[in-house]
Amino acid sequence: MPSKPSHITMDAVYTAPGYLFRRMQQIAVSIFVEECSAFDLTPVQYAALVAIHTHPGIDATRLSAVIAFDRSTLGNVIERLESKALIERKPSREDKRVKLLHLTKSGAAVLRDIMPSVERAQLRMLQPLKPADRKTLLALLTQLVDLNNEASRVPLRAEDALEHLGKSN
Amino acid sequence: MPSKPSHITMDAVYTAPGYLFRRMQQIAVSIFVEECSAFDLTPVQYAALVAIHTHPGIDATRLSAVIAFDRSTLGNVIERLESKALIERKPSREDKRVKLLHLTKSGAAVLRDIMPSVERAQLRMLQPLKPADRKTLLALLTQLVDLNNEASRVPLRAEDALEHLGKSN
DNA sequence: CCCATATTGTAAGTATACTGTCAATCATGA
DNA sequence: TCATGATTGACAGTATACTTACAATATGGG
Repeated sequence: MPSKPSHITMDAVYTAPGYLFRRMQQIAVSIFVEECSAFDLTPVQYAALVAIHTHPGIDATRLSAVIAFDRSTLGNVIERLESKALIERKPSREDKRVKLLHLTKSGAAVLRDIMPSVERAQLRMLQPLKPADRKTLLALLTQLVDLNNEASRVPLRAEDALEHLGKSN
Repeated sequence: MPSKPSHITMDAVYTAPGYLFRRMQQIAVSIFVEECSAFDLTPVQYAALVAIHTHPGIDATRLSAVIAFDRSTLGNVIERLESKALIERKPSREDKRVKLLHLTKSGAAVLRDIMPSVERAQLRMLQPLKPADRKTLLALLTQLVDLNNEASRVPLRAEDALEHLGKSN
């Protein structure tokens, strides 16, 4: 319970949940990029591809709610995916502000082919733990992320994804 | 066990450890920044301050090993801390390549004053879980980060911090 | 119908987080 | 000692991740 700098040790950092989350995120990205190096896709780009595949014709704002990425961040991600010809952006006829997102044939192919590598990466992240501990960690993390949803600047709004279906294209 | 895009659902993202780690990291940063807004310090800058306080006269390369931040990233962090007059950079007399890092009086004061806010932030991150679950999660995370240390691009090398003491200043 | 308000995409600015590369410097072995 | 290789800090380039601001467009109430 250090309260003066004179008493601070590195444990004040090493044992802090925030530090462990940051460290684990670094490690997870590193493993993902390594396993998926053949596809030149980052974790964020992969998640965006999955969401666009699952919700064809979604717009950028709704996409940001579905994967909980910041709208501004997502703009750049979409640009890169478009420049790699993995997705297409078409203006909506109903709302001139909106651009609808679709996978290209190439994008769908990449998504199909990358899956085994992604699975391998996800397994590797938890590999060092005993199987029972992996389940425990995942369960607690899922619970914590869900309960802390509103604490983040960009809360996950999975249900937002369905709205564009009602209004159709 | 989806292997074709046609079978992919958003759960392929939501239940992946990598996604949960990213999400939790987003949330943790958000909570930290909110609790510590009065001090205008990011989590990374806080960790650097603690490490420089704990290892006065450390150089940037060793600092990067002690907090597991990339050397290039750390260069910018150090610049910002210096421009806020929280740390000082002095050339070493023994090795003309090296610049030694020290807290300023102002830096030490900020570090002392921010501690309660940091503690609050760390508590808030785990708040939604039952106390027993918090302990379990922290224990598993600590274990996993440690066992995956070498998988990250910038492994933690806590012991590196001691080297500069032997060679003194 | 028109005005206030909200939404959408975009852009600029800051801060991590990594990849390279480079020059200056240091340390070592032949 | 001197040439080789390693280390240090700096820089450029890419990719998240956030902030605020803004113009174009939509929507709703009066």
